[in-house]
Amino acid sequence: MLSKQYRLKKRKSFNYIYKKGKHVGNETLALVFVAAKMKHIKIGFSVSKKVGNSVTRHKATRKMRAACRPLVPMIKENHSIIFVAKEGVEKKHVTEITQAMANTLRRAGLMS
RNA sequence: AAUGUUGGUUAGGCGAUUGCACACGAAAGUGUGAGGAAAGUCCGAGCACCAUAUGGCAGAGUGCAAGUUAACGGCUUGUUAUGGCAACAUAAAGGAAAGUGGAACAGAAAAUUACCGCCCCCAAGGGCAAGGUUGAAAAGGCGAGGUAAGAGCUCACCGCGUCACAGGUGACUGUGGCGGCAAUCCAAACCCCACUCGGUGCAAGGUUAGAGACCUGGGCUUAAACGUAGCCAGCGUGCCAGGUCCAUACACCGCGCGAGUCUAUUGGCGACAAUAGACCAAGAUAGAUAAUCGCCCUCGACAGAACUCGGCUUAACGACCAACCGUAUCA
RNA sequence: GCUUCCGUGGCGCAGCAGGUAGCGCAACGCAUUCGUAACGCGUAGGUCGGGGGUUCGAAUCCCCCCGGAAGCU
Repeated sequence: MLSKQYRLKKRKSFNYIYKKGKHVGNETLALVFVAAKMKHIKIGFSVSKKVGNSVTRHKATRKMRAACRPLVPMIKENHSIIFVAKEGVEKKHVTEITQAMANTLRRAGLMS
């Protein structure tokens, strides 16, 4: 779990990022990001109903959170990021998800 | 022994490291952390506010009896009916001589019936409903007597209705007498009868902060309009409605001590109740309970709290326990 | 969190105080035309979302599920 300062919370911000942000994706997940005024990075997770029922969705969210944790200090600041899950995420191992995240972040140019 | 019936329990376990939420703590840290269905939202309550929720109509629900409960449409024990060899299971199970309506096709006729038919008779006219056909359903059934032919017209048995007696808190049951069949089915058709129901939901509601400015239209206090119920009455407020701009809360409380959990005893066939002792056991708000690794086994289904309880319903891999039934074999 | 509505041929819809399930377009065949379209004639296609109940009989009435849509805050 991320500590509170890194979390993306408000519904408005989610909508703003979806509207204004840039998209990068691969088979596992999609990344949406936008530059922000905040000092810290803000990270949010989005898992739609396509992925499964509430148990599988919840599991997918947890795995993504766990996968995200080691990457946090490497990401450039002043950005808001959303990771969007695709189907089958909950079956994959956490290290795979971490690699996928690193891959998208690198392509987005957010790795410092 | 296998099968069956009923009821219940459980819901992978242990350890290490790294994390998350909450509580306590100065800190280090310590403790706790999803379910039997948390689900569907189908019922019933608590709690909160709305007008002290008042009267009538309309509307909705329930419908065998007694009990149980905070309450219920739930549950328990019975009654009756149906199914099963049985253990047992299932049932919205009041009223059709209050009224309205419906019963396709077929059939003479689907409700005060008469086509064929039977009988008396020259005929006219009259008597009859046994037999025939249709249909889901056709005016008690069956046998005997009786008759012109017939008919509960009479009788026995069965069914039905009703009265009395007995048993039972009661639904109802049993026995006996009497009636002589009173006019089919449908009320999960309208309806009648009995009983119950005010509305809205924690995004309720409260705290602090805020509660501002402008424009347009209507009304002028016996009014309009609004006030959370479909209509009327009654009650309350005393300006109302629409639009634009600005600010804001996604803050805090409500929110975890409760019809609470566990154990024991007592009462009751049971649902359940009473008493005593012990315990405090999730409370998030983009929303916690996870990740990685090791070992073991029967190799793990359905599935994730969002104000809280009592039920019902639905989903589902298995494992285990208890009681009972009939059958077969053995003793 | 709560409320309401809808599922009927391939598509869009009727039929719902119970009695043999229809319409338009599309499809197929015939006819017409030099050929195509339109017009005309004909044909096929439905366990009425699923399961149970009431009834002699259910698309229709009642109950429980499944899927979809809309609304309130």
